[in-house]
Amino acid sequence: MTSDDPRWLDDGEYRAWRSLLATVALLEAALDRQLQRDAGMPHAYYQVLAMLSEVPGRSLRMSDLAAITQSSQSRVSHAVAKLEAAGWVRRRPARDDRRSTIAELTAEGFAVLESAAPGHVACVRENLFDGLTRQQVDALRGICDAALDRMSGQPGAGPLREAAAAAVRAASSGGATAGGAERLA
Amino acid sequence: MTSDDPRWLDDGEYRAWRSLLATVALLEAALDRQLQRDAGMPHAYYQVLAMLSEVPGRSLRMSDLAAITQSSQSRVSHAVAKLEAAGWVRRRPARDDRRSTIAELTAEGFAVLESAAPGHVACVRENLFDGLTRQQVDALRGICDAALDRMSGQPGAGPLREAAAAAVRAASSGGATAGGAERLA
DNA sequence: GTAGAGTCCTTGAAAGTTGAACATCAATCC
DNA sequence: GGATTGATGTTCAACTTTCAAGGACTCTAC
Repeated sequence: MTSDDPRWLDDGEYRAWRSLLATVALLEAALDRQLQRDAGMPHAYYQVLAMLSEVPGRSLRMSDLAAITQSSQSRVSHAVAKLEAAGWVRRRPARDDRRSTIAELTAEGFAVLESAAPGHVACVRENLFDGLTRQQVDALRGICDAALDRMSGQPGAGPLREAAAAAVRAASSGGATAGGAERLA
Repeated sequence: MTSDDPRWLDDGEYRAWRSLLATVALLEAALDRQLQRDAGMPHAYYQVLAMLSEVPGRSLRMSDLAAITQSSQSRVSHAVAKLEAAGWVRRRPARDDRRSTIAELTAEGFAVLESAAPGHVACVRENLFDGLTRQQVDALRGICDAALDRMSGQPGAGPLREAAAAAVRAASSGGATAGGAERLA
């Protein structure tokens, strides 16, 4: 239970961990509040729209969408069902593999995303990046990439990073410049 | 929509943001999976138990518990109700203010926490800290603290950092060394 | 004292997530 | 071919979280 037991977190790690937990909790709360208020959707749904918007053809297989958003198939299925009901996404069977379903961003969905993006980005800036130096931004990326490398090797670690990358690659190889390579992060 | 618009994220920020989102998603998934499997509770509930365990008297007012865990009162209320049903937490009215409720960790709750902690800490280590250098751990803390400073000034930003600190201070001023100053993070 | 405003917590319903079935289709292997 | 295994999505039930409402109490200022 003391901090020199290698199994436990030492003081620096413990403080970093607590700060990280607090930061993530407040940040996600702020994002959800802003998006729910201004766009009527939670952050998770916004991410689905954003990911679709960045990909050629503005469409992805459901499972690739799950991989790219680091979420479960079940979650994406529910999310897309809701987004489809709102008219922001359309679902259609895949041509080559009849098990697959393609989710496609509608024009209306893209418009909603475009109108929501500035407020969202402002929220991210205000709550995170505006308080960081350039060095800290770079360090943050390095830290997260290191963690991602670590977690990608895990067994039941869920959707992997490579899977997401592969998904984008696969999608990109199809439509070349079908448009929509924007970044409404 | 281009990256030199000051309202948008530049390339470095965008990559850091995406890495952060992915990291947090995978990390929380891993923590929830581990704790659900080994202790039968989600990470949010574990945090409630852990916070209680670190405080003198192993008890806190509900609102302080909410502040310290960066969550809403409603959330904590539901969580404690569940934990109470499991026999891990007990609720009793506060002496000085009859609006308040004190949540107290039971012996059984502490035992569950003790048995769950090693696995949890191992999970945190494996998925995060073991992949980071000492400099990165320190940088992470600096980054999160900077973000927390920024978010604490926000209007509807929910429970603040100071509030949490004050909660611990308040709790500490009471029971001095009532025991339980462990760190089962 | 007491009216009004603010604090503290709980509750119930709605929204979102999860994990376990399940159904469908593809790929592999005799 | 036909059986087996694996991949892909959806759905159900259980669970967690959020939101809005409300009950109980305290504090302040007349």
